[in-house]
Amino acid sequence: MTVKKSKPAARTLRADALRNRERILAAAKAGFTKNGADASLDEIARRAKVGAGTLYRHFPTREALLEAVYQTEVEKLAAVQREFSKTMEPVEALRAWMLLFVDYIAAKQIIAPALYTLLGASPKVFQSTGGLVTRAIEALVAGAVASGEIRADINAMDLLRAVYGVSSVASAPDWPQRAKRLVDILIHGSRVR
Amino acid sequence: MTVKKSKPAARTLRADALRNRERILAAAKAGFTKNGADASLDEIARRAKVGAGTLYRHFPTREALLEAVYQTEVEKLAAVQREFSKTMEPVEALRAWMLLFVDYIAAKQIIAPALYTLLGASPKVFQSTGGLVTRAIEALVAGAVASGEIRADINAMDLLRAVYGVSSVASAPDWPQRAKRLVDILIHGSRVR
DNA sequence: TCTTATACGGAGACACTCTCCGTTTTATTC
DNA sequence: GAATAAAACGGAGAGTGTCTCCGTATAAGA
Repeated sequence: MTVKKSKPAARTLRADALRNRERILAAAKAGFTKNGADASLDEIARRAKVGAGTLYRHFPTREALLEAVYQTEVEKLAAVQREFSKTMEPVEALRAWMLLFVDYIAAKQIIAPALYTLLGASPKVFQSTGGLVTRAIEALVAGAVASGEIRADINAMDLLRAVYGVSSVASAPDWPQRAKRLVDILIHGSRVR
Repeated sequence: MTVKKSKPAARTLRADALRNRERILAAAKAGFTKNGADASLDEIARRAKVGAGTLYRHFPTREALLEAVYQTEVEKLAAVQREFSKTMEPVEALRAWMLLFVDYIAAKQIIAPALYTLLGASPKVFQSTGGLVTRAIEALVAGAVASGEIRADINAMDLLRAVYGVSSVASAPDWPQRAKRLVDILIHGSRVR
């Protein structure tokens, strides 16, 4: 038997591999932005001047790629949650963060399908990037519940899914306003009677 | 120049065409139920013992087929709305119908992607079947607003989109309860302060 | 029965996903 | 600055799906 290093976990990529990874991410961002979350992966590989095999080796599934592309955006959302939780009243923090969530979707319409995946079923996806969003909204709701201002029986993710539902399917140009109004409705409806 | 009959509008289908249409619809319902809204159309044609061309002639797009398959379901929802509006208090009618909406999605999970389309952007789809759902929820909201019990600035479709957001993405087995709780939150949040 | 408008079917062009494996490039060792 | 092994690349190709085109079949009407 050969001796193995324990925990090879995050191996360092070779220089060319790293280069390609970046190029793929750039091409993917452009591709998703232009053609939505179901843009052709081969096309993205082509634009990145990389073989299809290379793309799939780096990102085995479409979700993995989508996730990598929007990881930074999602990380920002998570960071802001920590900020808000420290500096604001619980309910206001929740409201403010949800409004920000709308803005993020507005700014990057493409993030919507990605978040759809994150909010959705797949447990694997949930673990990594998705976990950040989950933890953010859950921390906010937990805080607001603890303060006694909102009902204890509300499911944090459901609030987000509701907002997402309005934002992503949205057709009319005034959807951000409508989404924000919905946030108000949700917050108000969530208050202890 | 040849003389044309004016308004050939809804031509009567030939007997075999009608037969095939029914078979396609049956196969499509089975297919969508089993494999979701992105089931293979060629596969459906095969199951219906019909050429691909025939399927596409009857239903030029996937949406058209989806719409035709769930038209009856949607019609039921519309009928119930009229019923509720006559026999119940405005706000209760709205609440009851939304709860029923959740049940419909629960019963026919496949309807979810279809409704997603109906609630979504495409104006064409909006006109036909989609219009029924739209009109139903809008009538209910209008009634409740007129009675002075809920805010005038809420968008009817948004309520539905919110519920849909929770219902469709739902992973956990308790999603119907959660969806219904959300209906309560939405109704309560929509009340005049 | 004959005619013709209507409808059918499935081969085939094109697109997309994903894998496999021979070739190339990088890092390391001497 | 070779030589060597490990790592990574690329793209052909198999599998699957979408949608169209047009020669063939069939229903409806005279």
